[in-house]
Amino acid sequence: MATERKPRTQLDRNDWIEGAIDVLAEHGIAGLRVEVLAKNFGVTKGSFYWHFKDRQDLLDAVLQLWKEGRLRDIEKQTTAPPGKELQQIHHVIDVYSAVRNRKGISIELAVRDWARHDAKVSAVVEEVDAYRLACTRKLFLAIGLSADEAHARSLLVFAYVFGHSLMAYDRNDPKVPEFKRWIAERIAGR
Amino acid sequence: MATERKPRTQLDRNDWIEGAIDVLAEHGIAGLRVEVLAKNFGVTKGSFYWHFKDRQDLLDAVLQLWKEGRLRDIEKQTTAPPGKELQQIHHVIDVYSAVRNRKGISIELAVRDWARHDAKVSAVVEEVDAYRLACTRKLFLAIGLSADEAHARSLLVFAYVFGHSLMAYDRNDPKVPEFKRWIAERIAGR
DNA sequence: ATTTTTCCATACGGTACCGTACGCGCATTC
DNA sequence: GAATGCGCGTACGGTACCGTATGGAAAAAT
Repeated sequence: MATERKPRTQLDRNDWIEGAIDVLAEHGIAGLRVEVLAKNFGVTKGSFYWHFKDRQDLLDAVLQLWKEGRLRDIEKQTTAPPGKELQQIHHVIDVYSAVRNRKGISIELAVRDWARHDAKVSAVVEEVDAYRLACTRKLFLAIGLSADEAHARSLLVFAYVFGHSLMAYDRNDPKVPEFKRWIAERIAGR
Repeated sequence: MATERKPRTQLDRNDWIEGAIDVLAEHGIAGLRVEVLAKNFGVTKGSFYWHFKDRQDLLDAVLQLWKEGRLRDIEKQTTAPPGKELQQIHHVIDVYSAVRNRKGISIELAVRDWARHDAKVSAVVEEVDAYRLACTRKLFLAIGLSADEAHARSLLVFAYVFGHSLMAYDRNDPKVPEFKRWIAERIAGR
């Protein structure tokens, strides 16, 4: 239902992993069960255990794919032509806290919750965060800030965007865009 | 092990709820199972089902207790004598993002993750957040900011503190306190 | 000193999973 | 066109839960 797919004649390992990420986004790591996932695909777990050694094998693959995707994405989101760095920072803030990015945010939160109960996942999240911070620092440095200030601002950028997706407030308030602009200016401005 | 308690002769409803919150903080809502909880207390679930109708009954009670505690806490953390409001804002930022508050942060994150899969929980979190924002807004208004700016800054305060607890960065960096001070100043200053 | 109530243990049936063993159709290869 | 391996179905045993039924000991009430 939730993750309908074209009735492919065959399923490969990658199909399973991508389907798993969908389930992860919707139901969290605890809801990611092989029998449930198989039912989503319209097959039995007999198929699953042909492609994967066990559930952990799938989880490892999911984590690996997530990590690679995040590293590639942050690389893309933080490359800016000289002179456009400040603009790019605003773009990063906007993208990561955007409402239209619902699924991406769900995955992000699900992985972070997963990390709280699994050291291996926690290490990967730490690695991804470190890279995100490093990339963002470069942008702040490029617009002429000191190393310390670039460091602090990068922390604030991601603490804000992740925290924002955690907050439950009135998203229908017509002034929300205005608030977001004010905050972004406060984080990146001057 | 994790939640050892004095071998009380009797357990009442409240003991179960508080024990449940401990388990919730450590293992999340998915790990909050009645048989596990009973084992933590050194009793069987026969006891549990005397005090509670079913698992949902416990979850409802946990949510209720959490809500009341949070409302009381934010009330306490945002009352300041006239002239001390700015100082109080810094105190709020400090308290909610503090390392020493590990358990409180764990509960906060666990409840928020819980809310992502349960509308009833989501509504309560929304209510608590609204109250937190309202209380913090008062502080910003008291130091002479406009209504809109007080609104935006309150959002930034909580987005930051919750996002901060979600970030995985080098917490051993000796400069972290300096960064946190810089960020707090950026959020509340001027 | 009974009776009643309180609190918990034991035992059970049911469900939703995990992982394995094995079988079977189908496409590819020879 | 027989043999081989791939992709999946079926069936099973095992575990960890949930919730119920029932009994029993100890405390409280009478």
